Amino acid sequence: MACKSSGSAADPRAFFADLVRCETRLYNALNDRLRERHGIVTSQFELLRYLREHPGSRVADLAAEFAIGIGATSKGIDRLERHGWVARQPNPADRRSSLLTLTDDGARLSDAAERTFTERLTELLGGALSRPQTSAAAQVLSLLRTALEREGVGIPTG
Amino acid sequence: MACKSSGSAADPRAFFADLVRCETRLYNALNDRLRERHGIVTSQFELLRYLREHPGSRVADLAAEFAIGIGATSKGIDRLERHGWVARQPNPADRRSSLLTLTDDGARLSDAAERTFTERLTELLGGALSRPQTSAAAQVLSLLRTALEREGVGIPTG
DNA sequence: TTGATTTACATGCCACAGCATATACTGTAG
DNA sequence: CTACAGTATATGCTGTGGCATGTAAATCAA
Repeated sequence: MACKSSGSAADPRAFFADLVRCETRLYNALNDRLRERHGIVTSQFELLRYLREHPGSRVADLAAEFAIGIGATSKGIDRLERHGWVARQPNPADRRSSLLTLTDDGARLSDAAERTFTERLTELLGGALSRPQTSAAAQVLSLLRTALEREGVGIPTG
Repeated sequence: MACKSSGSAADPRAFFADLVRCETRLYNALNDRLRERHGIVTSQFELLRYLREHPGSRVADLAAEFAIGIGATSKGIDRLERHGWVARQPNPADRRSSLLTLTDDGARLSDAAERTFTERLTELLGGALSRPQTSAAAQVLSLLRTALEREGVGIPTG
């Protein structure tokens, strides 16, 4: 019965369960705060932030980044466009696609939401984890993410 | 510029981004395999597994465990019931609620899916992380999960 | 160039979650 | 026993994602 002192026997199932549960609760809590203050949810914030940091991206770039379907991404951008936060510019190099950029309103929203997001997330994590703990987990997750992306794991069809 | 050697400056935003991206890709990949072999997706598998380990649970117990809404849970159980995998037994102590149990078919499915799930997950993690890495991350996530649950963070309304 | 294939995206249909509400039941005060 | 607040779940409406399909544009073969 060695290896049990830490209470974690590296059971992949426990790792996965905790991963999903943390993600769900953090996502829900961030949704609540962002909805209340800015009328958007976390998935929308993540799209806006990505476009802020990568102006001129295409729909497929967003889909690849977030490992969601192309269709879902297209519809998500539709909604942001309808709100006047994102604009589809014609792509001079390829008329099948559009280049996506934030409008001024979108940029302002993204900045404001970023502050809310970071503040709330810091509060949620800070209340539970020390900096070195967060750092340790972040390192491993970053590694795992890179590996999953490199191997093309878990990419939706549409 | 101390503290940067590891490439992780404990930025909560990076931690969150990696957490969500790992969860999405793992979930998608497990969905694919479970759907292909058993005709269910991961969320359904998690419900079945919980009921296997906690027979006689109520809808609210599942909702609390997975931090999803009561309504969503009720409808999820409806679907599993329609497939003949779960049965709602009248609760003798409280006629507002039902006690949920797996049918024999449901128990068989849960067992088979558990093998598929563990096998695929082990493969996905094993290809990317060493055991001590997985263990380290699991410990931190377990801690975080416990804290979030204790504080009632991220519980949907309905 | 023309026709076939592939790519990039949009759209339609279905499944599912959130939220609000309805319904049925329980417990309690009187 | 009755009225009423509270609880447990079910249900309806809406928003969103997955997947399949449609469509236009680019690319390739000859």
